Amino acid sequence: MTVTKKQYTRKRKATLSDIAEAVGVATMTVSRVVSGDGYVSEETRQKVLKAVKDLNYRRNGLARSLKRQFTETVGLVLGDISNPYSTELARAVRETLLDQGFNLFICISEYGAKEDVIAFESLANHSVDGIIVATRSNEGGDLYLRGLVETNIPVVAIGRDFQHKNIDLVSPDNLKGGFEATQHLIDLGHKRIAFIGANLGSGAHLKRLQGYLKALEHHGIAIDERLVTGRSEGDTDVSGYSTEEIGFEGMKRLLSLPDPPTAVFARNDFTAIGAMSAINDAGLRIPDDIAIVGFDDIPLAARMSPSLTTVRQPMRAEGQIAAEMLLERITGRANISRRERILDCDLIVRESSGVKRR
Amino acid sequence: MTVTKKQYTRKRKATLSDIAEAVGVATMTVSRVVSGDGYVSEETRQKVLKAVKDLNYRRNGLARSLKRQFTETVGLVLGDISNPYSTELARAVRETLLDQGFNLFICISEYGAKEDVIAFESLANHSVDGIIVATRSNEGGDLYLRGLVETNIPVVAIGRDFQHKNIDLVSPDNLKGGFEATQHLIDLGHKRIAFIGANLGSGAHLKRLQGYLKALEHHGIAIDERLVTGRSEGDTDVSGYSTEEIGFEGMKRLLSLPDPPTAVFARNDFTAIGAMSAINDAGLRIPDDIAIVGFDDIPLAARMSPSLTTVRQPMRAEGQIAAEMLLERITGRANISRRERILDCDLIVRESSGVKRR
DNA sequence: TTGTAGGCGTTATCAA
DNA sequence: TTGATAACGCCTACAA
Repeated sequence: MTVTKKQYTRKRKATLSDIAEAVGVATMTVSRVVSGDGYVSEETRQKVLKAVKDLNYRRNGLARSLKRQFTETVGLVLGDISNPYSTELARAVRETLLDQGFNLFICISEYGAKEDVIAFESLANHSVDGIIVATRSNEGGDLYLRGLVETNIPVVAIGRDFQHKNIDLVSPDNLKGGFEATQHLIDLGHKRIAFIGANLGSGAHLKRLQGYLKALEHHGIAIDERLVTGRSEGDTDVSGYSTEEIGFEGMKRLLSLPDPPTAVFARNDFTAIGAMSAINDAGLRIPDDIAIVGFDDIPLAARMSPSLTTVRQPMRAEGQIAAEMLLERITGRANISRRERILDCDLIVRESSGVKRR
Repeated sequence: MTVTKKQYTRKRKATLSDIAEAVGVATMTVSRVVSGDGYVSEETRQKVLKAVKDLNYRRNGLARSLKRQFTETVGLVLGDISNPYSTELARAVRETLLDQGFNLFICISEYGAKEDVIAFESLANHSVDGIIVATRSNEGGDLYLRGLVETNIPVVAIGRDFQHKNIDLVSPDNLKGGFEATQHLIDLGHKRIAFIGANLGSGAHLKRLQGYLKALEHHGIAIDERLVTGRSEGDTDVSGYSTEEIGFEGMKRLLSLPDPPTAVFARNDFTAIGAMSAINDAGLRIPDDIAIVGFDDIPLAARMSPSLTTVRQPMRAEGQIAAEMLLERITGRANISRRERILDCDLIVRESSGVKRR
């Protein structure tokens, strides 16, 4: 499994004292030149710089950080890296950090607790100054995270259902978004509206599903549990394009019902796109036979044909705000208490939901 | 711009000697327990473990790595993180590394040399054991990379047009892929075939464009430079969904020609999708009025309607092979000389290219 | 303007 | 089975 350790050694790299020796000064003098602060005569500075170049010296960040006690680096843990939602988030986070001179390391954690822990651990190992978590909540991960926070490393969660007095939360308003998506379909005259992406039992934490249920209830539509469908085998949250499959399979299941739905609200755009495929395959038309609404507004939603009605999530804002909150925690001295920012989503009405019925 | 440094200090974390003191043993003993190697009596081991838990001790990876001289971490520099191509690559790289006990840090470098250098630098600062580069070649980045390699840090490039005696290369066969895509359109009877995604002048390095040109030449079709179109303003390679815009704008430009093309080969699938949009907007049909072929075979290519004919790039294989090559360089003692792996691509014929004309 | 001393938190090495 | 010591490469603090 693991490779044999300490097997491999590289040619030794030049260090400060190598330079110092070469030039004939103290290591501190070299350090001053390299760091660019402190007084050094122009003459020695030039000599040092020459040696630095000649010996191809690079400062050892490990030693530097060990001494200085910070790295000016932030870690971002992403779950579903294949989802444009995640990547937009990452880009926004990075831009915000870069403006403040911080670097970003992204870790992928696709399949739950074990990988979350690996990611957190490797970031902590490298002493990042803070961590932004954008994976789904899970017991093992949460536990480890709590431990980490106790050591005073700043953490901000994005869309992760997780409570801790020192962890800020940034999240889209999934509940309201789910409500509005469903209400939109109800307004169009639909009565049999399905939800694809989670099961009634296991999806308790899924705010989008709750919004769906709330909207039905609010409009006096009975909940039909056959219309709420997740992944057939088990409930494990999986990521990547598999959500597209979930949409495809879920829709097939719905279509095989004695009385299939006339409308579908999908957990996210990929799920919606998968569902659209299944509808097409069945020879049905969207939105005429079945209306469909997604969630996220990934760039391709607008490009589908028919274009996809969806709930737009402010991905960039989420990333930016999370990064800002984290930076405040990192650079601020005070013990900030938990903050929560729930961001509004917008229903983007396009072709896939169709026009009013009747 | 930059935040005030050394401003922020955290509560001091427990160290090995804190534990040692608490338990009443030497730090080495604690180190042995924590690292899990070396002989420690079960009794002291338990006492130490208890103290570790009580004090919420976490090993300082910086100090550890400084001493051990390796981090078991690899860096991956990605350009266009919004492209499923990149994310599939990343997933494959990560899986391969994880199997060998290595962690992966991903850095984004979207806009060329300056960001490349920032990414390389921050990875080098953290002393990653090796770097995989999947951004487009550029002078500044290449230069920095060369310097890095001189310090004996292993580097593997993916699809990056870059020569160095100690940098391995993994790449899809863009030339052949471009050739076959174009030949496919020629075989279907097309004579006026456009290329979207680069200009004739600036795209010299673009193998896909070269493949296109070669195919035309091979079949005795004259090259019409108006049919080769990139981004209107300048040639800067940009990333993300902007390539979709390039496709959209490029197609519009082509459609406004006195004699527009009857077929289009797009630099990648996003570009193709953008072009399809423009064609739809113009009220033309695909493939009847204009046939189109993309490159990459991102998951959505199959889901478009019409589905997109494209050249499938073996993204996962590229990632896996690159990771394996890097691990060989990291764990191997010998000086491996440059290796190059060019992977075959497959033309996936779907609806967007249509059936034979005439 | 430059240098010296010491320590950041670990682990390799040798000794007990 | 455990401990003492030195060193990884750098920077802070102070001294010259």
